[in-house]
This record gives sequence, structure tokens and C-alpha cells, in this order.
Amino acid sequence: MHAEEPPRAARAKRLPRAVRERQILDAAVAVFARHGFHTASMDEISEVAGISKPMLYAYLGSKEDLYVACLRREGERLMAAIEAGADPAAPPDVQLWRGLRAFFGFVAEHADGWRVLHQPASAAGGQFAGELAALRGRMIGLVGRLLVRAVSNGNVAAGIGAATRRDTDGLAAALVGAGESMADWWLAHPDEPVGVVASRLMNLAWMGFGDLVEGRMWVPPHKR
Amino acid sequence: MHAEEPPRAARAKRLPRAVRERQILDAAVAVFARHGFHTASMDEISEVAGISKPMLYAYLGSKEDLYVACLRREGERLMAAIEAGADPAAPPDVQLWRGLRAFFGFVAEHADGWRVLHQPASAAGGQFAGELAALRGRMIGLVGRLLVRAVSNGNVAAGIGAATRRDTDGLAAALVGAGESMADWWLAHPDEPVGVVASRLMNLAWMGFGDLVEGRMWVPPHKR
Amino acid sequence: MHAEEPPRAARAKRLPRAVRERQILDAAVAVFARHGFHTASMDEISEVAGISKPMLYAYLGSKEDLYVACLRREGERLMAAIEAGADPAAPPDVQLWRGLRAFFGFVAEHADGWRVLHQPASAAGGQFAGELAALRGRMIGLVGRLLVRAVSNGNVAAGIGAATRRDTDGLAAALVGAGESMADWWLAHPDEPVGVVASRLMNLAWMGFGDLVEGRMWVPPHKR
Amino acid sequence: MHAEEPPRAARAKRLPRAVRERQILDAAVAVFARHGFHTASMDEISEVAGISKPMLYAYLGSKEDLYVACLRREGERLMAAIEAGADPAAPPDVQLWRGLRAFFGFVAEHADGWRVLHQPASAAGGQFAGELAALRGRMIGLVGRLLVRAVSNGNVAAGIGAATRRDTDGLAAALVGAGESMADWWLAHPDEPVGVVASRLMNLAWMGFGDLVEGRMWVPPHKR
DNA sequence: TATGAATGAGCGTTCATTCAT
DNA sequence: AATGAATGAACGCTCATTCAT
Repeated sequence: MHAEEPPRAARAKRLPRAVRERQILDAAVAVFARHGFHTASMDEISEVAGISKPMLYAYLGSKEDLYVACLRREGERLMAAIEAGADPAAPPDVQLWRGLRAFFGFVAEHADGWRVLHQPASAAGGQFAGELAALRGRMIGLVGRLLVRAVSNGNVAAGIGAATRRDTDGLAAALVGAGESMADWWLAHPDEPVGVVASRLMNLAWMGFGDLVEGRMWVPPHKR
Repeated sequence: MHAEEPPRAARAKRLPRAVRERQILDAAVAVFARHGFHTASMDEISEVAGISKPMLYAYLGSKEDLYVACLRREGERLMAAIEAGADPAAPPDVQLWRGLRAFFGFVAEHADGWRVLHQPASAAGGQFAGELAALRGRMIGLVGRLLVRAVSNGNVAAGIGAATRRDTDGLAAALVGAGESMADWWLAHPDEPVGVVASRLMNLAWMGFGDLVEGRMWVPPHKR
Repeated sequence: MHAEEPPRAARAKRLPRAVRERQILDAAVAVFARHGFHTASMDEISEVAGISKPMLYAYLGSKEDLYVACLRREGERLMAAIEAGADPAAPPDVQLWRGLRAFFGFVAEHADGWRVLHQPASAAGGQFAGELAALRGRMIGLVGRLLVRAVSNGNVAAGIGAATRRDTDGLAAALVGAGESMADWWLAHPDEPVGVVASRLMNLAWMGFGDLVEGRMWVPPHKR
Repeated sequence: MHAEEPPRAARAKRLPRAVRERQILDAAVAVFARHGFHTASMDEISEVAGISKPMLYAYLGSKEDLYVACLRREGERLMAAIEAGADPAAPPDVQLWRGLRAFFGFVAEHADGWRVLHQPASAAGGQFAGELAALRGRMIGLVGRLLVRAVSNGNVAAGIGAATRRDTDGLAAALVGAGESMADWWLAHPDEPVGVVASRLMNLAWMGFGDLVEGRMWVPPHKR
């Protein structure tokens, strides 16, 4: 009378490799998004993935390998989303518009993926998020107030003339991000004079691509 | 009257508190900039600072305290630099221009400080910088090619018509950064429709503040 | 049919949880008994237990947790030993007798356990054992000489009349311990007059429970 | 107009060595009584003593030296207090009575000194006081209930027949202490049979010195 | 195949102790 | 004589990683 043991639990189902890997990556992305690379623990990831740690290592290698795999997968997804709507025949502004929509669409639908791609550190425990957010808030506030003042001097009837506080804040955030990004880019191309770099951003911020394309530039006051 | 230098103490000359604290913060900023918070070790910081570990703790408290102190000092310096040139009486574009110059000036002169403020994670060991840089590079490339094409369709004689590859790359980086930043901002204000967010950035990118202020807006094709 | 012993694993044979926990507690009790809580190091405990430090933490938690676990286990063992021989139907003196035998039996068989329970501090490194032992020795000597003298004035034929030096020393030690214990108890009940406390101990020491139960008391000279 | 600075502070008065030493010992006793040896820090002692750490070391040597000095001073004080009232001509019970009074008098007036002498470990942070107190409480309760029962079987009109709960608790504490102390003593004289040791304490507890001196002994049931 | 059980290596932190002033 | 400033040495604890089953 041999007992017929039921197939041991849901946990250790024999699954095809691809499925397991997706499971694991999903768990890893979720955990890395929540904690950042260093603070995330392999224990938690294996638990969330519903497998044992040795399996984690068998499938994806070391913690670093796993993290890189997350970066790659989410990165590819992001690029794919953006490129999906690309239509080289469309006019530039339409192309840009579509790219932007696709990008934000990705962020909305894969928030964790985006976090892994973009916030590896600030999410790291979140311990210093407050400190950094405060600083960033001050910078955005600075720019935001500038925008508000500019707007109230301009044509209030149209454009961001009817801007809500939301609008100016969002634009200010965008501008600050543009500055940060350009700063990083500059750090990697350090041989440019500061004026050139600043001019470039100034032109983008003030004139926009549209004007630039049509040959209008912003010129520093002393050169006018 | 030759100066009599005191016999260069092996390690730890008795220094007034303020000086030591600056020494320590300088070292900490350098190390945190190189390794990020988690990967940096108090041992290395104390070594770079030229003091023993207990002094680190005596002066600045725990590792977290020390990190926050770095964030605060560099953050204040950055804000001070930007606000230094502020002139509320100047026209908005001039104000913006001065702010940008000040910002990039800070980045140039305090690269480590800037890294601590902005790259807490990607610098974390630098292990994944490559991976992330590659992704970012692809996005920038995408935008960059768009700009190049847009330019070649426009007035080549002026504006960024004479744009170097450098220019378009830099602008692309700025735009990508603006998008990332706005995405983060959006994650913190999740109740906005994607179209609104995308429009906002599109307007900034295409029209610039100048046009916006004067009431010109970019309108999605299907609404024209 | 020779037993096939498994190849004596270098260090850590895979053992069931319960066994490992006992192993660890045994080691911890031994080490804490030798060094006391503070001076004992987790390194030494893990070494004595024959496992690595992380296992220590995995099984029993922090050093404090481990110490408390030792206190609990040995405490329970002690109480169990005492209560094992309890017989509520027996006359009080027999009950007391059995309890004492059980108690001393425990001490004899679990000397380390007893040390952990009773000498947490004086054993602390054993650094001051000598100093404290000397003092205690003087007090015991004081009382011991008193007993000897009392005995030689009394009925030498019987009782401790035939007392060896051992006997008087042991009794003196007991009395000193009774005094210390009552002092501690008094510190926790500070509102009693010194005379009351001293009387209580005097009665125990001089009359014993037997007399007290039968209504005989010792009375200070000035009240006689 | 040169400012006449007042002689820098109360802190560093030049004091004769003996006074300083007493100051330091007083502080040390207070701190050791509160925290125990290991948990006490030289920093706190120097602060309480109102001197700098190097002075501490100059006057009393290492932390261990200092602790031993405390033990010695308080030990001498205790012995002196007890011996002060000694009168070798008095009858033994009176001598014992006077000794007990003197002892409890010392405890009352030098509680910190007593703590340093007797609780070096349990005071150590007090982290485990609860755990240990609970165990001891159980043992005292066990003995206490026994006493209560014995009393109610005996002559309730006199002796501890009129015993309050306080009395029985106190006596129980004393008996438990006697047992602990005798156990320690036994550990240092391990060649005695358990029956002998237990008998000794049983006799003290049940008969008291008075009976013993007069030749009456308690005999185990099976020998009667 | 899948895992509970195991560990090497390292980090943050704290102290008793002592120079240099 | 007196001290602020400094350090060597250790300890508790955790984590990524891997056997042995």
C-alpha cells in the first residue's frame, strides 16, 4: 500500500528555462526597483521569485550578472517601445512627438523597469532621497519662479500664459533634468568651454528646436 | 628670516576642529564620488583624509551622517553658486542664462561634488556605468540623428544650421535628461494623462520658453 | 559487518536544526561560563561549537539573544531538577531537604550552567575573581571563627560539635550568601528598618526554620 | 585695556593628590555601580569625576586598576564597619547580631559600594536583570510557599507564626542566597559528596546555629 | 533538478589608551 | 600639571556565494 504523494508543492515545478528566467527577472526588477542594487538582497529576490537561491545562481549567475540582465531587458524594452512608433518619413516634430509619447508610455507601464534604469542610487534604501529631493526641489523652485515671472510679463492669453502651477513645475523639472544631463555629458567631454555648453542649453531652453532649425538663436546680452 | 616648518608629523598634526572637518569632508566627497555610498568604505575615507577611523566618527558621526554632510555641503555650494549671480531685475532670459553659467561653472570646478550629488548610484562601483551609458548613448543617438535630419531640412545657414556633431549630441543629451527628469517628476504626480506630460516636454523642446512666453505653442498633428 | 562511517566531513556536517541548536547552546554555555557575557566573543563560541559565525546568527540571533537562550535553558533545567523531586504531601523539612539535594545535584552536574546563571559578572574574564574572593574569604573567615568559638563553648559531643573546619567554613559561606541575598532583596524593598531585616536573618541563622515554625524566636539582648 | 581672564574654570583646580584620588574613586564607584565593569566607560568616569581622561590614568592607572581600587576601598570599608562593633567577649549570638546589624548598616549607607562589591555582572547594562530576576523569583517563590505552608502547620500563635508575607519572602531570599553561596563554595571544594553539602545547609536552615551549637541536628528521614 | 545548510570575507563601530601641546 | 586630539585593535554582524544532499 504505497502512499501516493502529491507532486511536491507549487514551488518547485519543473519549468522550461525561458519561463523560469522571466520569473526571476521580474522578481529581480521589482526588488531592485524598490531597494536599489546594493540594498537589495539575493535572499529577497529568490523569495519573491519563488525559488531557492542556488537556482538563482544557476540561472542568472552572480548578483551583478543578474542586475545587468535586468538593465539589459528593461533597456531593450524601452528602446523597442520608442522605436516602435518611429516613422522616418514623418516630419521631425512629429517624430519627436511620437518618441516622447512612447517614452512616457513606457514609464507609465513599466514603472519598476524605469526605476531600475534611472534611479539605481536614489532608491538605494531611500535613505538620502529626502536630502536629494530637497535640493532638487530648491532648484526646480528657482526655475519655476523664473518661469512664472516670465509668463506674467508675456502674453498671458495663450501658450503657457494659461499655465497652471503644474505646468511650470513640470517644465522646471524638465529644464533641471536637461541641465543635469548636459552636465554629465560635459563631464565626459571635458574640453569644451563652459560658455559653449551653457549656450547650448540656453538655446534649447529658450528657443526650442523649432526656432533653432529655422536659424534663430539666442545670443548672450553682451554680444548683442 | 626663513620659516621654521614644524617637523612634519608622521600622520596627525594637531589641527583645529574646523580644518579637520574640511579635510575629512573633502576626502569623503572624493571617495563617495568615486565609489558611491555603499561601495565606499570608511577605511578608505579615513586613509584619504590622512586620519584614523575613530576620528572620522568623532568628527562627523556615522557613515550616513558623513554622507549627508557631504550632500549638504555640496548642495549648499551649488545653490550658492547659482544664486550668487541672480539679479531679479534682469529680464528672464538673462536670468536663465546666468543661472546656467553658474551651474555649469560649479560642475566644472567641483566635479566630485557634482558626482556625489547626481550620480550616487551609477557611480556605485562604476560597475554598471558601462551598461547604463550604452543605453543612454543609444537614446541620445536616436535624438541626435533626428536633430541632424531636422537641421539639414531647415535653414542651414544659421542657428545650429552650422551645428557640429558636438552640438547636436549635447542638445540630444539635454533633451534626454529633460525627459528623464520629467518622467521622475511624473512618477511623483501620477494623476496626469500621458499626453499632457508629453505635450509639456514637446513644447519646451520644440518651441522653447521664448516662444511659449509669447504665446506660441506646438500642437499635435491631429489637432491642427 | 563493519560499520561504514561516512567520510568525517572537515567541519560542518549537515545536521538537523535541533541538534545544531543544542551544539551551539552547549558551546555558548561553556564559553559564557568561562568568560562572562561581555568578555566572551562570538568568534570563540563559534569556534568551540565547531561552526562558522553566520550559523550562530542564523540559529540563535544576536549575542544577547544567545545569552538569553542560555539563561533560559539552564534556568529551566535547574527549576525542572528541583521540582522533579517535589512531593507536596511530604512534611516541610523533607521537602526542603529534597529541594536542596536536587539543587546541589544540578550544580554538580551542570557546573557551567550554574556559573552562567550565578556568576555572570564575577566570571567576567575572571579578572577580579581573586580580589572578590579575598574579600569574601575574609568575611567567611570572620563568621567561621565565630562559629568555631561558639561550638567550643557548646556541646562538643554532638551536632557540629564534631564539626570539621570544612563544616564551619561551609556554614559560614552559606550565612554570608544569605546575608548578601537578603541585602539585595532589601535594596529592592527599601522601606524596611534595618533592625527588621537584620532580625529576620538572625532568626534564620540562629534558630532555623524548625524553631521558628514551632514558635521560638531569637530576641535581641536589650529586649530580653 | 587688556582683559583680565579669570583663572580658567572650576574644572582644573590644582588639588592635593589624596583629594583627587578620592574624587576619582567616588566617581568610579558611582559609575561602576550603575553600569558594571564592562559597560562603564572611562569617558563617563572622567566626566563624573570632573577631570580629563589622562588624569584618570595618571592617578589610578588602567581601567582594571581603577576597578580593583574601588573593590579594595569599598571592601575595606565594609570589613571595617563590621569589625567596628565586634566584642570578642560577648556571647556568640550577640556577636553575630552585631555583625549583621553592621553589615546591613553598611549596605544602607553605601549602596553604591555594595553594588560594586556584589553585583558586578547583573548590573552590567541591566540587560539581563529581568531574565535573572525572574528565575530567582521563581526559586524564592518556591521556597516561600514552602515556608508559608510549614508555618500554617506549626504554632501560628508565635514565632513567624505571625509572619507577614514580607517575612517569608525575605527569609526565602536569604535561604536561596545561602544555597547559591554554598554552591559557589562547593565549586571551589569539589571533593565533598553532595549529601554532605546539602546536609550542612539543611541543618543551618532548619535548626539554626543555636540548635547546632547545642548538639541538635536535623537527620535525613531514612536515617531516623 | 532543486535546496537547506554552510561559510569566507569584510564592514561599521567602539573602546581603552596615549601623544603633543 | 592638565588636556584636546589622536589611534590600534577588536568585535558584532551581514552578505554573496556554494557544498552536500
